[in-house]
Amino acid sequence: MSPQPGDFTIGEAARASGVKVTTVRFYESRGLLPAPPRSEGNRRLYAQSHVDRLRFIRHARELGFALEDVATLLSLSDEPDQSCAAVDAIARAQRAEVTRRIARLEALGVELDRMIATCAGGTVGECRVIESLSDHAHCAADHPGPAPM
Amino acid sequence: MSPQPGDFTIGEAARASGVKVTTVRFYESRGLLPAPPRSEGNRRLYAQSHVDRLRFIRHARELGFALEDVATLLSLSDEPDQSCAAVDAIARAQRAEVTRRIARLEALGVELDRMIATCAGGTVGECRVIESLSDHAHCAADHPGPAPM
DNA sequence: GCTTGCTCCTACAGTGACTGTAGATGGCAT
DNA sequence: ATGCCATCTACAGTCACTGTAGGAGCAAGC
Repeated sequence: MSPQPGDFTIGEAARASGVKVTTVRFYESRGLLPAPPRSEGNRRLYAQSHVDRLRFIRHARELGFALEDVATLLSLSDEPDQSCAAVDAIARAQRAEVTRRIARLEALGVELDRMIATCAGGTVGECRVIESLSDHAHCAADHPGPAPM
Repeated sequence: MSPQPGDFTIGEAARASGVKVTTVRFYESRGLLPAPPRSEGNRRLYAQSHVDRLRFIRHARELGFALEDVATLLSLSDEPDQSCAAVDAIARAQRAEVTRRIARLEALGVELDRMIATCAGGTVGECRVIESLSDHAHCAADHPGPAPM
């Protein structure tokens, strides 16, 4: 297959979509982007549809969707006659996750502010920041720790 | 070294600190927790000071500090005569990071809400969620993507 | 034709902070 | 002695990439 007008090299597709070259290849390896035809010199030759798909992926990732969710959204968008209930459910789950993370971060912010406010600028020995990290009572570890994003 | 009253097995230290057994070993491998003496049967024998240190690490992690920051905070807390300016700086940087993440997540929340609100419940073909993921104009990719936590 | 310099290729290792697994011991209760 | 859980080591897997090594393609300048 020889290059046609309208084909993109991987670099061009990357620029046009805002996804890095290495990440484009990574998405192909993950099955999110179909393997495109190649030039005689073995270069990937992308069509506009690939660029559109990359843009879709990039935007979904910016919204914090996991690659697995992105894959589901892509396969749903490939079947336009299905009900969009599944799409809606994924979006709502993501919204709920964002809400949870904001609440968590705001609680952290409050605690950090308290720690910082009580620091009088002396030595580490009398530092409230260190102290409040040390002293904290053991409350059941129901936070499984930092979540992505 | 034979077990003494006040020594903890790794499982006990884990329960007492709220850190998982595997994670305790992981922290040792990362140099955050000193390697404890062993029993005749090669089991780790922790003292109260180890448990305190684990609690410190857990609390700092819950506040979103990276392990590298935790290591720094620990080494600072081991030298109580130093100025606590470095401690304060780490805490303030963490506070700033939390603020940035909240702002980012709130922007995502707004966009997700817009997407969800316009979904009329029809087919994927007419779904606004998919559409808004597809349509989005290419604005400079200045968000390097999801950050930890 | 030759060189320079960029883009592109594959394949694999590294990131952070763990989690999970396999297979071998330790040690206590029944 | 038998079962069973806790513990041991060592290593692979997670997520979403990023970085590196070692080549090859390709256009432009000389």
